[in-house]
Amino acid sequence: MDINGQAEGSVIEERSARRRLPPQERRQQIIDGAVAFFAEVGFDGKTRDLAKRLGVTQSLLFNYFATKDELIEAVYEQVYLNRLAPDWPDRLTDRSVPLRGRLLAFYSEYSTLIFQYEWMRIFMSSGLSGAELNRRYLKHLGDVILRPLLGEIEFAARSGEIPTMEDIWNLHGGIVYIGIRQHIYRTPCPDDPSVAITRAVDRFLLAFGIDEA
Amino acid sequence: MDINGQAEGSVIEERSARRRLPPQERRQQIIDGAVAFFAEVGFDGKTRDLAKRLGVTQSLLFNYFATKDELIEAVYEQVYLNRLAPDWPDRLTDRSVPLRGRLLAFYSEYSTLIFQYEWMRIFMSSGLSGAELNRRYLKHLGDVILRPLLGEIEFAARSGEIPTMEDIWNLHGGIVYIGIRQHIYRTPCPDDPSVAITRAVDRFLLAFGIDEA
DNA sequence: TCGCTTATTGAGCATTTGATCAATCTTATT
DNA sequence: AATAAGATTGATCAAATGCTCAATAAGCGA
Repeated sequence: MDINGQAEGSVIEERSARRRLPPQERRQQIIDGAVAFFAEVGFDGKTRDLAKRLGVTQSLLFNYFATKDELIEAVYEQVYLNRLAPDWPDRLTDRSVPLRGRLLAFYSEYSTLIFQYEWMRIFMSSGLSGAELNRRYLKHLGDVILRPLLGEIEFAARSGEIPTMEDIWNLHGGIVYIGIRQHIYRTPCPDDPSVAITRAVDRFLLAFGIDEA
Repeated sequence: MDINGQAEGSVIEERSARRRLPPQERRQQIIDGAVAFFAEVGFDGKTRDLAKRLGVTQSLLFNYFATKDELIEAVYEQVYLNRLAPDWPDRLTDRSVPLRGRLLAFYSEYSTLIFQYEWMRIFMSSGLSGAELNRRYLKHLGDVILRPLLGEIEFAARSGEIPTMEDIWNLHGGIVYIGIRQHIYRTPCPDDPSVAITRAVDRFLLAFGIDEA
């Protein structure tokens, strides 16, 4: 968001005026810049380009991160942090609320969280390069969100169809694919994915005889 | 498949025996190797590593491709070529066959075509790096497969729901996501995706009152 | 078997790139 | 205003990397 104060004192502050920041602050600034940078160009982006974008020397980066890999690790942490709200498992299994409402609320919040340029692209890049954090995230998602969701669908099901984990992944994948089209493939997409999501959820529930619409 | 003849005459042919191939053949061998190589490590893979894997000098690559980018273009062509069978549009709109059968036949063939390591990873890599070929492919897919499919669903629909293009993309995305989990994220997946696909298609048809199951 | 064409090699060039470190300059403190 | 601490820089290194080219030798025809 804020790459630099940019204007402080004089209206036109000659750029590249050496600016001294508290280490913690500078570190965070570098991480934020690195997230945006690597999201855009991939993890093979050059440290010199990142430094230039930050308005800082390349050597400065190595004062805060011993190696480029260490910086990338920090980027991972920053991006993966808090991507799964801890209260979702509870809210998804709160049977005092209709299942459809729970599902729509979850995917409404989740999609605004993940349908973002930085997340989508860094998640995909790290997945491609085999980052362990990626599989950990997906396992976690499966364990604390999708598996309980399967239980809820089973519980609410009125038709003979018994849902499977693959069915849940299919629902999830169909929704996530919107974000992939938008930020990875950069293909024309609806500005507001919520109607597509709602319809997907309703189709899914209908198949198991759950129609609260 | 065949990196080298490997055994010809003597049982143990000392490797790195200089082997002279017809240019066309060598070129194809390089392309095939490059597809596998770049699929695995991404397009920032080094030409020296690729050459080593081919059992050939790095400089040889530049006798067949002026630049690395040109080699990558050849990889694109090789991978994207014939990924969409030209008879699918016709078969998908052949109303003498039940829609469900057409859909299942299409996704059965299509999934075996695209749920492959090389395709999935190169398609995703090229998408991330903004390759034009990627968007072209998706536009083509939308135009010649998914759009006609929308027409077929509309025609067969028995419920009040009117399908939209986004609904079709959702069906498609949910299915493709299986391949993404398998080859990009390397997450546990069903060996045979056909049951998941069948169930997804059936849920979709059911939502529009099309149940021929 | 000899000779010729040309596929292939190996050495090497110019940049790029991650990483280092002593010198410099900003800023808080006195 | 003077001082000290340490954040930041600029020059630089070594390795990696895309690419070139003269030299080499594999395989075909005579």
